[in-house]
Amino acid sequence: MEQLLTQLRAYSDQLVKLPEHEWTRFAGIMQPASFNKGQHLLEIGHVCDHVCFLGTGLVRAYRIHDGEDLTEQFFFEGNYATEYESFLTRTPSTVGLQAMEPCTLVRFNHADLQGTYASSPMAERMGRLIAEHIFTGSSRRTRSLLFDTPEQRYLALIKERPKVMARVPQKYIASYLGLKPESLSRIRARLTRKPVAA
Amino acid sequence: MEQLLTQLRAYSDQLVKLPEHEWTRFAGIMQPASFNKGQHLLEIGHVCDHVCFLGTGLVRAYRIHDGEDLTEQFFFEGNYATEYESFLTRTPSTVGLQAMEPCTLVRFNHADLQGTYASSPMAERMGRLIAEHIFTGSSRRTRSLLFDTPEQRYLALIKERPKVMARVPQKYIASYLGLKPESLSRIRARLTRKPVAA
DNA sequence: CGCCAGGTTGAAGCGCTTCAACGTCTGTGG
DNA sequence: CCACAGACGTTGAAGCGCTTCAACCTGGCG
Repeated sequence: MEQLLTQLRAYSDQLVKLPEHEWTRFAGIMQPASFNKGQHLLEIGHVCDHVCFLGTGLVRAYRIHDGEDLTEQFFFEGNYATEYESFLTRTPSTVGLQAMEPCTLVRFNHADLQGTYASSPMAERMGRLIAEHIFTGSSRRTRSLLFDTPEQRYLALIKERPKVMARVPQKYIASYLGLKPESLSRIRARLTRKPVAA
Repeated sequence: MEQLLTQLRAYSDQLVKLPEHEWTRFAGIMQPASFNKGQHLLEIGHVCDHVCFLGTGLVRAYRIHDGEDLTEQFFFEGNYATEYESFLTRTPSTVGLQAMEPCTLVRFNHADLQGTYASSPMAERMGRLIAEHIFTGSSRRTRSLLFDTPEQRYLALIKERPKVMARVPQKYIASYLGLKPESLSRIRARLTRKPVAA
């Protein structure tokens, strides 16, 4: 828990240096939690009522589409993991959050967070910066899906998010890249035969 | 300009009811501007220094990819139009913003806006809500690109953004949907032959 | 009238998908 | 300790849809 607070403090300080009393208030609404591998942080159909900051572990966001389990995103330790859309709009999530490794984390529930926003201008700013940050991430993702080939996306993933390749089974990565597992396998085979051509 | 202020007020009030003095300050940093059809609000390679609220007109965001002009987004009157990523990160934009119709708008430049955030907690909140809002939009877009077929995306566009079909030449819509113009044409032909099957 | 951009249509090609079979590794139970 | 089931990844063959390249049509505009 000490460790976890330190991580979160480091993350937050990058965005906004909260005055000590605001940090204390912010820390006051944290709820520690932990999940075993395979457990759900959020079930599909529930309204996402928490934002989670991961101290350790790995979480995937997935949906069921035409009966298929498709992975939409991966969240690693040292980052926030949440279904932000459901959290913001207060509507049932079409996405589930599942621990792929044992996770330790702290959660902030929606009501507490809104209260903090209301009473702390710096927290409000932090919220804005986080929203802006995840927007730029989402925006890059959209761009990559529109303009890059699956092979380019795979190569970019290796370069930019090596942890994913290292810690996630391939079948989950495939749908994250917008592919079937067989296709990802073939792309990998193609690349090892002809390493860095082009 | 009266009209434009009213529109912006309506838009803003949906998010946050600014106290009168904060609204006045906010209004004070607005810079009216207008662009002819074809003119650029933002050139590729420049840092986006403004957020624009469109009173009238239509703007597209595009990029040049392998020598091809690809459209990434459309912005209509009554909404903000900007290259938010460049605006936020203060890095040169890989995207250009071009008026597709004559546009009247008000702009907020980056420094002024940061100043407003610093001095007005409600403005800060408005910034957060806007960032959250465009994130959920981007998130839905990503989802659609990952999980829907081009035909499904086209049908969704007709239903959810009919203005796009009504006012934008098809070739721009094609790249917005992640297609070549010929493919969009064929999808349309397919659908008119077999109207709403499935 | 004739040019040109935008849209449509045709034919061939390529890449991802589908369905299926096979290999490998791991964990479980005999 | 070995045997086997099951999950995961790989590989093969056939299919389909988008792309590519090209020709053609139409409507707008000088």
